[in-house]
Amino acid sequence: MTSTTYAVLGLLCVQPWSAYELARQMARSLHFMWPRAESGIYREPQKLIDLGYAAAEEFAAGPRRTKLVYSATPAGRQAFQRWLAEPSAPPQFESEAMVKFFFCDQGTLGDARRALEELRAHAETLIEAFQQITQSHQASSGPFPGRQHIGTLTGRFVFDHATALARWAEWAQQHVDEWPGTGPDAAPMGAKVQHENARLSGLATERTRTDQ
Amino acid sequence: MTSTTYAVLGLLCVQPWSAYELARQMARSLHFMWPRAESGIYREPQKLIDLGYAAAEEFAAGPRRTKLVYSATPAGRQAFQRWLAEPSAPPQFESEAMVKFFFCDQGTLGDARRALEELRAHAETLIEAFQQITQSHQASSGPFPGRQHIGTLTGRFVFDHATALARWAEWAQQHVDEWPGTGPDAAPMGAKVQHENARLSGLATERTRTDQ
DNA sequence: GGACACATGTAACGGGTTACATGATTTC
DNA sequence: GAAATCATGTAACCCGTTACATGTGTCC
Repeated sequence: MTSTTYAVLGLLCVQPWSAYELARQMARSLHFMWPRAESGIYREPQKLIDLGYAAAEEFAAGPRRTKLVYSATPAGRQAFQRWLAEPSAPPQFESEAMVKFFFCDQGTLGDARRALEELRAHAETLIEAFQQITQSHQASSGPFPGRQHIGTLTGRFVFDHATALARWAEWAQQHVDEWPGTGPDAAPMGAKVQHENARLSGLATERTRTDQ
Repeated sequence: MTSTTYAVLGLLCVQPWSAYELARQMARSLHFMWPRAESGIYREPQKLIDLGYAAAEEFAAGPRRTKLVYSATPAGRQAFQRWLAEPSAPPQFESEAMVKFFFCDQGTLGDARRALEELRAHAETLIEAFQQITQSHQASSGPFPGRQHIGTLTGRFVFDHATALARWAEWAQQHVDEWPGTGPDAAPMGAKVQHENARLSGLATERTRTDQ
């Protein structure tokens, strides 16, 4: 049982879904906190059935094709509730563009700007996804009215996270615009931000006062 | 060549390192934007050598053990610069605790609170890591004075990201504290936040004005 | 001189991705 | 009726992880 399997089981605890619907739903909602390729989702329900955590019902999907609709069994619901009480792994963030910016002194100012611009654009895409979903829920009150209180909070998380990303990228761009280059020549320009960081890191202000 | 391999190559473009030092440095700095297990780093330099992007020099590390110190070749630097100019994959965020909160209507109020509390604690840990590094750089001006301007900006990103996380968790906790339970009973409590979200998503204010 | 943390890897397993394949439905 | 899109998967590969193994300084 991986966390991905539990995520699918969680969806099945809400209502029955076909594999395709599960994949879509993962992409639509959980993708922002648990990004996985859609095609990989198709294998999860089978694992759940093997464990007795899900059951499948067969439906016709055209003359030559069947579709399996999965639902959680009582044992599955129990297992999922146990999982909810377990401790979680720390959150992780990964961004290729940030890595490129981290090494931008190996490249040109254009490379640095491009990395930040790309990051900003990606954040903007996230914000648009949030807007899209929020507006559709606004219109129809959403597919799961009984889960509205959760969706609004997690939705806000997506917005906050994306906004923080976009804001940082813009802020960083402003600083890069004042660099003479990407290399050590620009290092002195870091002093001001370093001072701000020291303030944010708390102790520093105390330090300088005590040191004097 | 994966992005991880390029990240290691990036470090080698800054200066030569042994595999252990590479692993430590990845954990210390890049982990916040490209989290990878330390043990996996040991295999990357070999790949770089096979490609002609790195060279190794052997040193003695005790009577019965040798240590290889890797450095980037000119070809490696060229390849890295080409990579810097390539487009990047979108950023990804993943958090088991958020998934648990997303499905919290399947569990108890305690489960929901615990998930948020855990997320907040993880964010706090991130902030402490930022403080640790900032303060050590404040004391010694850092291991790479010529890269200070970059480190301060990426450091700030870690802080911003972690702060957004912690703030959201606290905010969500306040809302959960007012829920009568995790299930549909609490759904009406989502109305206020939904309205706020609609405002954040832009169009909604126009909409209501037009509708009236 | 035993315990413990630091340093340096390797082997194996498995989760996840990319790529592919094929049927059904809609659109023009 | 051709093309494009939606729906439903499967197979294979590979990156990354967990677990292990061993050597080396250090602390008491």
